Amino acid sequence: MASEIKENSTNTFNLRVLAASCEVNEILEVIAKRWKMQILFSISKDVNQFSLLKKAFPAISDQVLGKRLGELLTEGLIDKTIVENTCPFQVVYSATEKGQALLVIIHELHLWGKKKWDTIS
Amino acid sequence: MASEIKENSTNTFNLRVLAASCEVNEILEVIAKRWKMQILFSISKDVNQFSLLKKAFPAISDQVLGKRLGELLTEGLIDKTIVENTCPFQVVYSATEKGQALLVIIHELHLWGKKKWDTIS
DNA sequence: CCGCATCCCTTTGGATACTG
DNA sequence: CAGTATCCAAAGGGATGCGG
Repeated sequence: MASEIKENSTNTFNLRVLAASCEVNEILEVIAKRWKMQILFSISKDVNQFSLLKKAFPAISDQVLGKRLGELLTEGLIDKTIVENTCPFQVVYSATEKGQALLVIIHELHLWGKKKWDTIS
Repeated sequence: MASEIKENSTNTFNLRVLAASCEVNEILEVIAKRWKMQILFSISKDVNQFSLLKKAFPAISDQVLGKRLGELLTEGLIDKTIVENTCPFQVVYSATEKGQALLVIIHELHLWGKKKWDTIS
């Protein structure tokens, strides 16, 4: 098992070592993916459809947006709802309780950044 | 200016757009570098020398450790002190107030992870 | 309208070797 | 002991184009 990981990549191996020694890094790797928290935040503010998100972030590409939405879904940070009786069909996302709890901490991070980076230094 | 950025890399351009639109991402890019928060945390727990950190994280390479220490220094999250009267000379790091404030939030992140990932799912 | 597959480029981290 | 320089491999994101 260990040798199998090693064969794949030392990088991957280090990730496992790290994950085992400290769960924080797992969380950081989850939330730090680019655009991810912006997307989560936007969804919580009712920018909750693929096309709306595309308009909100013109610089993000489709497949990254799709990938992030998929990650957020599998991590249980957002829910996906398909609106019936629409053609072409419509998809609406919403932040879960878990996702909203995360946003609270993200907001604290933002405050930390504002406080420590702008005023003091 | 914008065209100059564009020429360099669309990726870089997007980073600028993102940075302008939301400071949170800047912070995430700062704290999410691999090993970084572990290093900061370890330093706050008096694992505060290059060699000690190497022992604490056998899987990390020298130059990444050095790079992270440099980043933490320039960001004002840690301080560097050279111990006099030692040969070979010795370097001791310590977490700044700013760094410790960050660790508080990182700890909340950890708690969020434990609470939301383990018990519910 | 909502995405995914493919290809390519940029970024990042690791290995080895070297300096003060 | 405390790093730095160079080179290289892996991962992540973007552009284009296609499918449901």
